[in-house]
Amino acid sequence: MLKYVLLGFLNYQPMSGYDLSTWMEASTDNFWHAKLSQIYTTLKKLEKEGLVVSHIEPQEGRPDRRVYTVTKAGQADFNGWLQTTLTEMPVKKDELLVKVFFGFPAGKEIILTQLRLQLDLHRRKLAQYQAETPEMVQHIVDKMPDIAPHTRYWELTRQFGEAYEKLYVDWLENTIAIIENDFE
Amino acid sequence: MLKYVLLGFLNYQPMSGYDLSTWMEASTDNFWHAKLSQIYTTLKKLEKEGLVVSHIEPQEGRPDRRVYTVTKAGQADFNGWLQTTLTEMPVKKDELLVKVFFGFPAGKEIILTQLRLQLDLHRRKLAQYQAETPEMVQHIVDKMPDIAPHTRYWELTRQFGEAYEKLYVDWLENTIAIIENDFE
DNA sequence: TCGCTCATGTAATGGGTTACATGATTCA
DNA sequence: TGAATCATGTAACCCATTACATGAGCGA
Repeated sequence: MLKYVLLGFLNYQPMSGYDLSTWMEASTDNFWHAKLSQIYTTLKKLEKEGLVVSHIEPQEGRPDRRVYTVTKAGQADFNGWLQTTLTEMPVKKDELLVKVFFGFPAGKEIILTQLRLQLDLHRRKLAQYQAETPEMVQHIVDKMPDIAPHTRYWELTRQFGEAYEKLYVDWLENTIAIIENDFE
Repeated sequence: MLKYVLLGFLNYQPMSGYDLSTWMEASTDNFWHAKLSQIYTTLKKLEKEGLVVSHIEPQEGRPDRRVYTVTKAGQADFNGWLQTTLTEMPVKKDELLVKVFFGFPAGKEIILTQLRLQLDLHRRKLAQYQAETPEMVQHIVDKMPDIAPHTRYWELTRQFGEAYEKLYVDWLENTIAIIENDFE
């Protein structure tokens, strides 16, 4: 699956593994994340499969860059994936919910501590979706006007992220109140 | 992490890998899922670490069961984990959002097809949280009254799931409307 | 001078899925 | 008769993280 994120970005323009990592951090990180090491190994695999090709771009005073370009086979593969309907729902894994689920024997204070810390984290994340993400998009469009038509689709995913964090904050606030007032 | 889900259930009462799988499917599946094969290998590992012990329970007309019991070391480990504050947020991975993000070159109809199918799936899931989950809890409590005090904590996680699916359905409905009306 | 950014990669390990293998009982 | 439930496990594989290794330039 990381495969398609990489091909998607390379459709915008040829770039290096490092570039792909910074793009991901700035945009898809909230719904698809990968470490640099995985990006490098995946690109190598994609090249072996003929979906991308690479060439070295020498630089002065900095390490050389290996720049990847999508091939026609890569574009066809990507388009095929986009059209394949997704019949499964996203798999959620949330350690906090596991702690809450098994929280009874531990007693309310231990669970409240966990919940309050997460509330702080999710409030920051919400602020990030509301302020930083739109700024970053503006910044990208200023530099690369060709990208502009894509941003309406990006915005839809940002809205999801914002709504999700709002929900998480609300649930945490409610849950904390319920445990504080109603649980022994 | 699956480790702690298994220890958490075994704290309720000794049971087999198969039992653990059915418990998970009925309760934690929405925020922590595991296949049977992984449950079996994890239990084996936990036994090697001394956190659980097992014995064979012969049965007539059915395969024998290997029943696991938590040790004191296992209980201590579990309690330690519950108290360790979680400083990270859950990692989301959502293929649908990747498709939306990169959806522009594909054109609106392809993305709309994806969104409509997911809307159907998430509506069913929402109904499940609202109807089936409370029923199952009632069923468990009827059979094992000792479990009752835990169910208030379970209910908090069910509320999260319900709110999450509501949000997902709302976002899908809005997003479909936006694309249908405003996108070319 | 210390840490950050730029830049690429490999190796070991861990977490998780898929496929394989077995076999009796029960219900439609 | 065929599928589902009960019941356990192993082996191969894939995806992902952590740790390791290298090294120049730049700003505080």
